[in-house]
Amino acid sequence: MATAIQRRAARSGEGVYYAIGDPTRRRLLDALGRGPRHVNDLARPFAMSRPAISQHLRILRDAGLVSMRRAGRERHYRLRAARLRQVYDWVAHYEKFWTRGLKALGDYLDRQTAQESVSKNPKVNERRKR
Amino acid sequence: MATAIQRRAARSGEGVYYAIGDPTRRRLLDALGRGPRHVNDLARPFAMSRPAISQHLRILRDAGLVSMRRAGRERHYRLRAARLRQVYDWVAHYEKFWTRGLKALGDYLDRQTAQESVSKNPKVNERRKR
DNA sequence: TTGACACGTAAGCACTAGCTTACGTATTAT
DNA sequence: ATAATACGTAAGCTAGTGCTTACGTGTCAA
Repeated sequence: MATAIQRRAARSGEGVYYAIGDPTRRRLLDALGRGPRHVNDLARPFAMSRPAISQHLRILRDAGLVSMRRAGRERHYRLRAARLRQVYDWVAHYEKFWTRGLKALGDYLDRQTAQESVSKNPKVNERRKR
Repeated sequence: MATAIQRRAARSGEGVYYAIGDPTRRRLLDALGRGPRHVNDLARPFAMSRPAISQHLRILRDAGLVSMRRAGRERHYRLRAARLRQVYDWVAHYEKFWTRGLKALGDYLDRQTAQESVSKNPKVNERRKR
């Protein structure tokens, strides 16, 4: 019933985290961080069709991360970084974990036991290997 | 060919952004921010099966955001916030856009023209509505 | 006015995400 | 020993993602 685009738009709210989850969209934001750009400008560095970029831009718009202004037949996109603030605020409250040395000791203490379990489960990987 | 889990693991690298893209996983990290927890503890507040939580934890482990230590029949998860630093660094360099007032003026100047285009395209929505 | 340009959207595709249930394994309790 | 606990993984499902090509609309250029 709903189109793909509507469903994507419906994710707004959660939208910012979703939007920055994609590397292409992060690169778009980075590009816009250096000033407003129009679509062809934005699309040029990507090994991807222009419509694909349009779709990414749509998602960024829905997330409120960029705004668009029509200028003749071009559309100028501009960064709206304010929405990134919620992400900043969220990660910032973890900052203490890498700046404060307090925690670091505890971290170190079980690093040797925990080490082998960070992202590897040899038994399983072995079995899956074939 | 590859299992779902291997495919997920393969996203590592990109992994941190992907991992924090899911609200459940962010809540898990928030919970772990208040100290190590074992799985049932972590799963309790969620309206979701425990295996689902295990899968989320697996993704967090693959992203290097948490570590796990076996303690008898329980598994203790601990936050590894260091990996969040790359996210922090990325968003932090947008901080100037909402703290510096310089840009704010320019933003304001085309806010009235841009406003209508932030996340709504009435013409299209109209058409899709039926 | 006709054509080229700069887009955005639609449709359709292969793949991925996130969930569930079913099940297996290691550890503790009885 | 047997049963219960605390997990992790597998399989399978639905819905969402991200891409492509095809096409439509509005604007500028000749």
